[in-house]
Amino acid sequence: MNKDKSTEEKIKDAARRVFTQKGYAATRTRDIAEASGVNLALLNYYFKSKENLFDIIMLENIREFSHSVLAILNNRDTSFYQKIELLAAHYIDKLIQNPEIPIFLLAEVKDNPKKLFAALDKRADFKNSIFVQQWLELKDIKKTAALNPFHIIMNMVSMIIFPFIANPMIRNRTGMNQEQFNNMMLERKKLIPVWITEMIQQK
Amino acid sequence: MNKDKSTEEKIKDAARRVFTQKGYAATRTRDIAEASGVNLALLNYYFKSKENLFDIIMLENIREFSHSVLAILNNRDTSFYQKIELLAAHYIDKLIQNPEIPIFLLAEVKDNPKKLFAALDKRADFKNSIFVQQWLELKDIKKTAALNPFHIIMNMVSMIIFPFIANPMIRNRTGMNQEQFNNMMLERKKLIPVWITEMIQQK
DNA sequence: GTCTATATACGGATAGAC
DNA sequence: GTCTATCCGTATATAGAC
Repeated sequence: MNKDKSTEEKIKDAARRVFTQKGYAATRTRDIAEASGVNLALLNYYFKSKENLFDIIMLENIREFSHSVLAILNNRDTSFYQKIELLAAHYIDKLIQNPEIPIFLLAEVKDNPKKLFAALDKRADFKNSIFVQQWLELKDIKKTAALNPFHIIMNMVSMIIFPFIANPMIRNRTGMNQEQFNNMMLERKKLIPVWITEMIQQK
Repeated sequence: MNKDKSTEEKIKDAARRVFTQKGYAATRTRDIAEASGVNLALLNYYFKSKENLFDIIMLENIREFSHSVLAILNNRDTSFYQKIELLAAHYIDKLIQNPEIPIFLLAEVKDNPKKLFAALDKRADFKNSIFVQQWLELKDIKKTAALNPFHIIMNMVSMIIFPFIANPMIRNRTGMNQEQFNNMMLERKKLIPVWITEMIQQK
């Protein structure tokens, strides 16, 4: 399986894992070489430098992330409320598989936002998404400051992603094990859309 | 002002700033020496090693954090709903002052949760807090799964902290500047308690 | 306690053989 | 394309003078 991958792919796969786990600064090119089973010199042969390899990985991460949000936010075939359910379900499932992505991504983006976002799809601007369009067409929304759709998106994203970022601290404080944590997140797959819906509906 | 601080304090202050901003691995002891205006050799004289200095800083960070939550959660003189308002207001104000703390703390904790939490106050267990006690005494709570107070705390903490962690990404995607971001968070000081209250109240 | 100078190790990168 | 050997800058840590 891994055997017939090109050397270049093997390096990228290992780099993705190691960078994600340890962050850029703490990762040694030697770690990546070992993890990929490839000779150290080949990293520079294929990718020129550690930084360049990192940039490639990060760009893919960000593109993939952005792309999958857009696919949901800009789907004309789903309703506003369906989108909320889809976002919660999709991301929680994804994050249970790859729990280290958010903290890695956000920590590294902090150091160099410009470089990393430079190549990002302009359409990723959520203000022009179908989701926001549908929001504006909704009849049952509140007439309070909470009406700002930005807050609602912010709340949803926060409630989905933050627990994964705080996972080690949560587990330490509550004594949960990883399985219990995941079950808690699966519970939230159903709860978050309910909470969000309550926030926006007129009463 | 800074002049009459002891050399040891000057180093710690600078270390706190530099570590918080760059993370452990990316921080060079030279950076701390420069930032504190202290000779490089003195770092090892006072703190033995970079790692030891880091551990001291982190422990203080975690203790301080834990202590300030507890002070609110375990106050007998405030009601349940007041605590929610106090938590939101207190943390948002604090995070506007020190926006880099959460991502730094969570990123580093991830690498070594055991060491860092070892010395933490056992009472920090929120399950035994007055806050949860007051929750259980509430009459107007929902009879749904959302009743689990853990989810409610999780939501509140998420909605407060996550925006700061995602700040660079949010600003990049929305075009907000830092002042607009802070105003948005000040808005949330009032909104979050409202949202949380709605989540838990029987309808 | 504070400094200069330096030992020592590590990590990224490359030269050059195969 | 892949390997071994190595260069070289950099970073932590310490020795030793003041």
